[in-house]
Amino acid sequence: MNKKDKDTEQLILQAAQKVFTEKGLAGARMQDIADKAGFNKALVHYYFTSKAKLFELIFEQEFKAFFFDLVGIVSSDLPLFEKIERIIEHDIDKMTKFPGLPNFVLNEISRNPEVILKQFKKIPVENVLGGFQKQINSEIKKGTIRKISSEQLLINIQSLCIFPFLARPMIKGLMRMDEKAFLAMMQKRKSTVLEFILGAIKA
Amino acid sequence: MNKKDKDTEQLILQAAQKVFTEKGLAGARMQDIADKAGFNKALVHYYFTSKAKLFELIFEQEFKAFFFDLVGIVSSDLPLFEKIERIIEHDIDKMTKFPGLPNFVLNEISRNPEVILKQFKKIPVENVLGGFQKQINSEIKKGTIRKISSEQLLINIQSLCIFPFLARPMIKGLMRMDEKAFLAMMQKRKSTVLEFILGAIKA
DNA sequence: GTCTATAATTTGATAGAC
DNA sequence: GTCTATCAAATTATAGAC
Repeated sequence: MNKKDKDTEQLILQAAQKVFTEKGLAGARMQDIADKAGFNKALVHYYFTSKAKLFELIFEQEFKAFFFDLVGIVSSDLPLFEKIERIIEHDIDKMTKFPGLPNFVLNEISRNPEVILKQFKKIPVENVLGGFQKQINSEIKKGTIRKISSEQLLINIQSLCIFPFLARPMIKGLMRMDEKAFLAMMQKRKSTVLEFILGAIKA
Repeated sequence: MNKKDKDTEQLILQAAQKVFTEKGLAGARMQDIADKAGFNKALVHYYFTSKAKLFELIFEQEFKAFFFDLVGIVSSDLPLFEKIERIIEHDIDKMTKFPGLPNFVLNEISRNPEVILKQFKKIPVENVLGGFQKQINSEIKKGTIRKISSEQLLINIQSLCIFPFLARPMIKGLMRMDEKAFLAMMQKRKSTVLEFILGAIKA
């Protein structure tokens, strides 16, 4: 594979990423992907055979982007409060950088469960959750925080960080914000959410 | 319009509600709607003219279902903590009853903003938020809760209640839950979330 | 490797019989 | 009001030239 190939393949992948995350599997058009990449439909098929195959590649990539760093942070040996802060920062920064990411991943999982379940098996959930639970239990024992499960705490952190991005057009519409104001609010929310969570869990 | 008409129309609307909320606008098929209603495509067009028109009806209905009761609760004169409890109950009960609701509404708004913005104008946001903010300010003044804006508090409540339903297949996949376990967790989450929020805002 | 042209399929929509 | 049959448009996919 020479340099030209690599460029073309990458250009198509980038275009596909954009179109799929904006429109979803059902709404995406191979023509749009070809146009955005600067080539034609035939070439997209030449490189990736079918829409379904191309979608799978993109989905896997986005799914990893959604989880990879997060698992690293949760599994790290940072102190609990600092870890929570890092998760919040990670989430909000990632969603700011890839606006369509959470909607795409969650929505496509909901609507195409069959294509996707195999992705879950790549994540060592038991280890990650188990380790995090140990850390939490130790803090509970020390009396620094109230009783809570690692699952519920993680769900709460993710909820508070990710939901506003999923509801972005609604929040903007209801609260009369433009894009700039929304992003400013989300930056400020890093500390708002951290305080909120620490207030909720501290004993 | 006689009884037969009414039945047919209703059956088609019910089928459309199911198909659109499961598949979204782009993924929905008129054929599926006709099949599920027990009639044929031609009849669906006879009653509702086009896919776009039928979608608009369903979307408006779902959008109202999403907001109508919520606005009532937020605008009520319940004491703050009780109001928060009622919002949580309302959200979780509604999402339990209509599983596809939040994903459908938020996702279609993200992907078809042009069709939908007019819905927002039906909600008297300023009044609702303004009244709620007054109630919050009065509690802050009394020293019962910490400083927080009505917007952020509402976003937090909605995040904690709705996000788990949006991430349902992911949560079930990662945490090895079946549907029954998931719903049991969400019921239990009513009190978990209430405690979490009260812990976070109480002074 | 990239293009044009076209086949094959899917799907929204309509005509016309009953 | 409901159906069958069919059209027209959109869209995925392939054949074949360069």
